Amino acid sequence: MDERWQRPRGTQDVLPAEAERMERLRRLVAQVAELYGYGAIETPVFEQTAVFVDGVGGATDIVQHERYSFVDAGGVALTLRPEGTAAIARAYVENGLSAWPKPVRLYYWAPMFRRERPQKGRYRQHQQYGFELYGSPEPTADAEVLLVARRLLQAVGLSPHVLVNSIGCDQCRPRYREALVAYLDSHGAALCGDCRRRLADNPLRVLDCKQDQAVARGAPDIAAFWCDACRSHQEAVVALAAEAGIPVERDPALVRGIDYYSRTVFEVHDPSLGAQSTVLGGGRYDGLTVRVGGAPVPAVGFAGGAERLLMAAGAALGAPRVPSAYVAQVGVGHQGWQAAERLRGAGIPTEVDLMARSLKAQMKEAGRRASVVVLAGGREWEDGLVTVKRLSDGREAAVALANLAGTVREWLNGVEAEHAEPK
RNA sequence: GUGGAUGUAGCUCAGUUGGUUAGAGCGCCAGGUUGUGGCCCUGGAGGCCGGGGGUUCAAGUCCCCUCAUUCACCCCA
Repeated sequence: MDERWQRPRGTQDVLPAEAERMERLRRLVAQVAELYGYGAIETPVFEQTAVFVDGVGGATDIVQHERYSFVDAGGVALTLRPEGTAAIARAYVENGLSAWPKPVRLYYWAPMFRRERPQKGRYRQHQQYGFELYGSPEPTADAEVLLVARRLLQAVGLSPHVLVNSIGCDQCRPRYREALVAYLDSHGAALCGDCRRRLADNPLRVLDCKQDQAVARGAPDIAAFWCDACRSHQEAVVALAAEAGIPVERDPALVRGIDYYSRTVFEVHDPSLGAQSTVLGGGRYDGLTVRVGGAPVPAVGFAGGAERLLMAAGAALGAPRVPSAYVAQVGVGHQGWQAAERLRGAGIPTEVDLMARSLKAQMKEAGRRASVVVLAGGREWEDGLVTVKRLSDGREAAVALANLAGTVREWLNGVEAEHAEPK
């Protein structure tokens, strides 16, 4: 195959069966959003580059190595959205949502772009859904988004196990950072190359390095450095979640690679996803609106990857076949083509032969994609009749054209009932 | 960005120590007579063997490069 016509690396063509599952997930996200009072928000696929550099953080991998950036013909620096939260914070500020009655609940479903090395569950373009809760500093807000996440995961058959941590606030995090760097410096020789680099720009990340487990285990725990406010916040979030029946576990090594987080961070993993096991992740980001030019507003939220959730969901969200009709043309003519449109007019999903195939071939086709076949044309048509046949049991009857839709609907309902019967 | 594995028909895969016209199953199309699917039988279409270069009398088989997929690192959804 000529490589010019291959899709770009890390992108996907989603064919009807999978697109149907994706659409079901999308509707499910919308239902959950509605249940908790979250309103849909849409923002542009690209933003001015500064929104992400300042919002997400200039030292993060997302902006340093993974950006799809370009300068347009007018000389404006633009970037394809790599994640949702920063762009929504920009929209929150720009549209004056800070004047809305608090809290403001928003959700989105949108494609994201990151130039990473693709592997299972990691794509250069992928769909993310996300929930953002603005205006409340209370632990109940953190806990509410956990409830939303749990509801969503349970709906696709997963039982979430939530890892949480608090990375502190502007008051207490610097003290911890200092202590951590001091500790790591003293073990500098034992650190891997990646971690030496991290030491400078994001020392907290050394904690979840896979190679330096020993060093990381001996590191000071941030819990010992939390200020009173951060401590009681974290404890309240964990208690509220546990009270709601959500299995939560504190992971002292959990730190997320985006700069805007404060206090609460959390992740949900699923072992079926392999190395890219994060099915959803989020936390609190009280300082984000300031980063994108607004007044401070407390906020919490999370985002998840649709492709990953679909993978983890396995057979759930599979598309049961909608019972439909197929009209076969008997002999020459367009009677079948006309009868089909009559059925569709009555709201019955109907296909008809467009290949001028033999009746036998049409029947075979019908067997593949429909539950009821209508034979139109020939001698019966002269008498105003068509034959209706149900494929599951071979039941067959000649009916007047005027009664066609009614009969087909009735027989299709019979099919549905059969499928619904537990065996 | 780093390392390993893998690219043969639409799909899943065979292809001997390099050797003539590259195979199977499934799927697809047609037929097994006249207006009836599934099962069965027969036939058919469909492959620059991912792409490029090299070694050789001869390359799907060996070597190099490249593209893609995949697993892991990294990072994250």
